[in-house]
Amino acid sequence: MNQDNITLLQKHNLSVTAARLAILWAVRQHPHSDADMILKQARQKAGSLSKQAVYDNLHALTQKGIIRSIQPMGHSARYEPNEDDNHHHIVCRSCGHTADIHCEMGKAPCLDPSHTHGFAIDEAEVIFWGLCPSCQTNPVNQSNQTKK
Amino acid sequence: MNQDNITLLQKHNLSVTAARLAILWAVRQHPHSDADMILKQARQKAGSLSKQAVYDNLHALTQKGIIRSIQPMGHSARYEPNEDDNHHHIVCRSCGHTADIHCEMGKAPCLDPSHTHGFAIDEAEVIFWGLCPSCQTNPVNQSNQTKK
DNA sequence: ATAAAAATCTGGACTGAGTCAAGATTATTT
DNA sequence: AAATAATCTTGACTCAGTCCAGATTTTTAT
Repeated sequence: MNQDNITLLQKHNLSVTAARLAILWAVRQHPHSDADMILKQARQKAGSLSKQAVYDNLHALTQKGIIRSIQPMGHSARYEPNEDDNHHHIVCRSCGHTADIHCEMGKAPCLDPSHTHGFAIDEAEVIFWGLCPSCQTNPVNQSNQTKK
Repeated sequence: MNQDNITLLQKHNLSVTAARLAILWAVRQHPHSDADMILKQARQKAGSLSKQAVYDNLHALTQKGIIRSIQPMGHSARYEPNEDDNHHHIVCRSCGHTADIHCEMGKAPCLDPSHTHGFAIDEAEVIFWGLCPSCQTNPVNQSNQTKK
């Protein structure tokens, strides 16, 4: 329901706009879609919507932890609701199709995932994110992310 | 030495060219550099070198497994020698600086990495790569990679 | 060693994802 | 209801990477 999204946005100190509701709806509708697909979907819900608004909101929602983004090598960024359930992703080398991989929590973290969706897996790519020593004390050189 | 690289290329059925030797050298010199930095480095070694040759060769070398590439969200692709030692990467959210994380093999795969280079880690991103069910039987829809 | 065939390289135009910026519109606060 | 703050629109722009066609270099066959 829409009321859920409204209170969700308010809880995070984000003003409630048609654009935001439509984008949230679109991300839930088709998880793993890219900005362009979200634009198209959300436009139908919202009537009109600019490319920029989509990017602005995807960033805002990501920053608040409401949605999550991944960017598989060679593809544009994909977005999904942030369920905080420690799942990972599997991406098809051939067509780029993306699915979720769930871990069995508590167990050794999943390089032998519990359900592969029929994919033939050949590589597990792991990237850790954080702050390097110099940026911990002096996070000046912001080149991305937390831009505003 | 150069002879090593020459035989390495021959072993993989790649013709030995000045461009390739210079690019290999550059990747070894500064692992985790992007195409543009490799272009600049390799140009110094090779005299002249086109952007396209860099991309062509980075792809060829990657395909043969001689080098490896990663593409952290929001950054251009980075290249490194493929040492086949099952290491992963850590990327600074603030400045993009990238370092290697080595696993202790045989142990539960490393979401608690052995040496963090002083990074403050806040997320482990895992992407599995492979072929989806439909592309296993019919890998027609090549949108990337093995383009030629 | 040499010619023919195959692979690679060059340069320049182009694509597509994403960003910038300034003015207009919409939400929120008072 | 007015003032302020946040968001949205439009359009130009950047940057990584690709496409293409002709020129050059490397390899293979003689």
